[in-house]
Amino acid sequence: MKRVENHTSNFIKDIMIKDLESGKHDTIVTRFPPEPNGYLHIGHAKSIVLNFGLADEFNGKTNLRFDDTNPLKEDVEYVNSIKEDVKWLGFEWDNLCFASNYFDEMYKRAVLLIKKGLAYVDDLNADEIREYRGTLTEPGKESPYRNRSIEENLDLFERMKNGEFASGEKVLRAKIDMASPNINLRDPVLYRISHATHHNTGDKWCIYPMYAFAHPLEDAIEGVTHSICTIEFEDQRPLYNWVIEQCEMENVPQQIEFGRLNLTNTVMSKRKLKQLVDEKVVDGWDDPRMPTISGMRRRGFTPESIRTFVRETAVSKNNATVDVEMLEHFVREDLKLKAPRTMGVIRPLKVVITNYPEGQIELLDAEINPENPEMGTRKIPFSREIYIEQDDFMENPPKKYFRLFPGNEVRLKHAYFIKCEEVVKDANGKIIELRCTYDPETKSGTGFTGRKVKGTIHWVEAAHAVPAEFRLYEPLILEESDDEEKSFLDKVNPNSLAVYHGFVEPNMKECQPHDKFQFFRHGYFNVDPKDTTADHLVFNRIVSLKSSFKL
RNA sequence: UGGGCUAUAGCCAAGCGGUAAGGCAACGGACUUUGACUCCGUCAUUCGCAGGUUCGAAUCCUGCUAGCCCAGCCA
Repeated sequence: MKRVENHTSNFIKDIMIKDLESGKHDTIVTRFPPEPNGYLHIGHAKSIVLNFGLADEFNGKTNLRFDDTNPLKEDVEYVNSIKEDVKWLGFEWDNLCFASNYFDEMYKRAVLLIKKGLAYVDDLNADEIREYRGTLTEPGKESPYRNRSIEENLDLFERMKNGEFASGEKVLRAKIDMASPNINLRDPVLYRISHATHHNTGDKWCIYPMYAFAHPLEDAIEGVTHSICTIEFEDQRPLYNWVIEQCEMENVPQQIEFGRLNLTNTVMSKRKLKQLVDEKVVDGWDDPRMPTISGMRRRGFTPESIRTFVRETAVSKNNATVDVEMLEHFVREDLKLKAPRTMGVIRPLKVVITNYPEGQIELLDAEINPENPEMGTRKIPFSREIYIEQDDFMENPPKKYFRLFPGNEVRLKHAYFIKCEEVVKDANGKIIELRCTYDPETKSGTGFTGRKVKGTIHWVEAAHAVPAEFRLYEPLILEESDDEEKSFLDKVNPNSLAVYHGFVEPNMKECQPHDKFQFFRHGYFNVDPKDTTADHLVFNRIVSLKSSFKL
């Protein structure tokens, strides 16, 4: 089968093609540079697909590089989860890098800037620096320490490194232009003092480089040719280029910005996702309702479907908010031919087939996936008592209701036609059982054409049914309430999770975590990897089937 | 307000001076042992707005409007 991947063009690919043709580069090197301070989400997947995908297309290389320049916020827990997520998405990095591996080199470059008179040690505190920076409309003022001698700066910076000062006491700043309309150029901080233990370098350092200084150096050190990042870094590009040039880096990477990917009915910022976790609105970073890679994996999304989705949403400079229905479309498409089809009853209603011999059990043949006959067939038991879906019966149905109702006949998938003869209710009037008759002539596979029925419903044989838990998910966030930033927690959908206890076919007993199925007429489900045990099956609904049926 | 970016259908998006691709959604219809799938059809006389240049403008020019980002010793 032919894969039609990577056939689309985008402006970043065009730049790479041009750079290859002009001889500016003879190979493409990219990097995916997460900070290990949180879990990856679908927005990161776009960056991953872009960086790895583009480099692959040109037979280039991609590094996974942890931008670990702020020990206060970072942790190995995150580096491990990020590595797992990148691998799961189907990508292999050429080199595993850490910004912290370059701290020595970065220090040397900072010294070079000082020697060139382009950086200085500032004694102003954080509040003062902010005041001196000016505002969006007013230029900033120069720090009184801006014109220290090179010798003094060199001495002070070395003493900063040696731990002679307290956290926050001094910083190293670039000397650029306090009146620049681009605030990023108003003498940005290059190094701060932070007496913190780093997950990688331990206590070796007490000064840490800022993103604006570190990132361009990391790219240059690794020989990255195209440094792809999101659009909010566009203002940083002049500074990025300044650092590369003034630090006299041999390699000159080009920063290119693309628009972020957002989804409707969810939140994407690390801050908000963390809040959902901390306030126990969800089960954890891997809650199936979360847009995190780990959440989507647990829900049952496939790497293929995520990659296809990201590619199909394309690359532009617009910050896009894509309808989640598009994502759902691509999982359905991926699972359509791969997932076995089976029957599961989520909200059971017992049906007794009164003219079926008591004590008799027969095994019926059922295709595992009619659209993919190679998957073969299975045997399913049938007897006098079965369960059907509560929704598949109505005592007083409206017009165009094709399912069971008193006097109506429907087809039981893979089995027989049954006709509803009697409704049994409890003392409260609740329907607890249906009594039906079946017609032996209508057995599935016999080619019976005597009469037709409008509806086909699914079922599970009662005596051999395996109990199972079903978790149905709805969007985490209700978009409607447009009250500004009405503490997004107020927009959380109280019905984002619904749990039901029903039954599945006996052959499901051995299914394993992450096995995926299509439950007939319900949708695609994933065996929950966390809560499923040997005698308790839990199925997460990945996505429902589309339906044009409405009552 | 200073700077930067963006604007094509409900959503995403091609388009690069020659007369609006595609996908998702939606809506009709055919088929159907999943109200699914599949198939077939419909869905922008108009590209944020207003002027201008041109035989010809979504594409070029001018002005305006709206949205997003930047005033961390976060990334």
